[in-house]
Amino acid sequence: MNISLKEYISIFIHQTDLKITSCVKERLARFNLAPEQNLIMMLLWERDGRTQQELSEQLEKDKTNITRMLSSLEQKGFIKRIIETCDRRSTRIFLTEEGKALECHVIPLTDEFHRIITSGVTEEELAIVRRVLSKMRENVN
Amino acid sequence: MNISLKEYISIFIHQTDLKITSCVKERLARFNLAPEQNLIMMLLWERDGRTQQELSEQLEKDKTNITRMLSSLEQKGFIKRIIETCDRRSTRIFLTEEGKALECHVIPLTDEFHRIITSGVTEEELAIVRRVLSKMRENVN
DNA sequence: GTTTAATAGTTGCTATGGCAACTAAATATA
DNA sequence: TATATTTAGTTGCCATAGCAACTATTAAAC
Repeated sequence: MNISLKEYISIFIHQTDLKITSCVKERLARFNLAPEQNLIMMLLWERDGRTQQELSEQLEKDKTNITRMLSSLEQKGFIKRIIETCDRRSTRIFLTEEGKALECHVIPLTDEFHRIITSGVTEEELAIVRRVLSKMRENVN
Repeated sequence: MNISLKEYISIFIHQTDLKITSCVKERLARFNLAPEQNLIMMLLWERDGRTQQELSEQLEKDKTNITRMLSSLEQKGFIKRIIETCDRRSTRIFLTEEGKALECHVIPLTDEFHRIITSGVTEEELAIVRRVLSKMRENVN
């Protein structure tokens, strides 16, 4: 083989992502929140009443994923779907009391997690990583 | 919100991974190969007759995923499962002629893809990215 | 030698991710 | 106004990803 699997940076990035996600999942488990569900919650804690369309754009995810994650969050009792009266195609997503109550527990945890994974990494290195990953995203477009 | 979603490096890495994977998927589609299935094929092109256990370790994936990906590759006619005679618990994976024939088409494509995503990125920057991502993987363990 | 452990692989479940096709509703166009 | 198009959301399908629980087989312990 000309290039070993480990040398493909794409594979390296993918495996890193899996390891990080796995750790986040573990830490969020006690709140009954999955990692990507948590991203929706973070947007809603900032401001709820967003439409699914907005969530889809802000998280750069397919709207089908948003639908399914919201169904799960709704079933868990963290959010409510309210159909928009002036445009009955859209639904606005609101936090329940239970959903609101999670914020003060989860945010410190995600902030702490960010500190943990970046520990031993300088600001300069982090900036380079961001710049290189951005460049790669441009390259594949 | 104290930290914006985009500032979490974990989210940035995840979204980059998704974009890269999506592009790889698109390019491999004409060979009827999914991205992760292709990783198995790459190992088998290097040397076939590996057990599922070996594939699982080399790709750092859960053995259940290997089982399912191999079932798909078998159904497509790219690989064969042969039960090991001296240890009937293991199966050894061999390429079919059709599976072997893919190599000379796919390898140039993956190498080209590697060049594309790393274009405009210096060797030094790439080394830093690898080092930082390695550090992050250590940090979450 | 029989019981117990470990090992290899499979299946079920949940969570993600995206494409295609669909419904319902609103808007644009004729 | 009636038709066509666009938009918001849902469902179906397939591909990943990993945990738990299971079967079959082998190895270890007694």
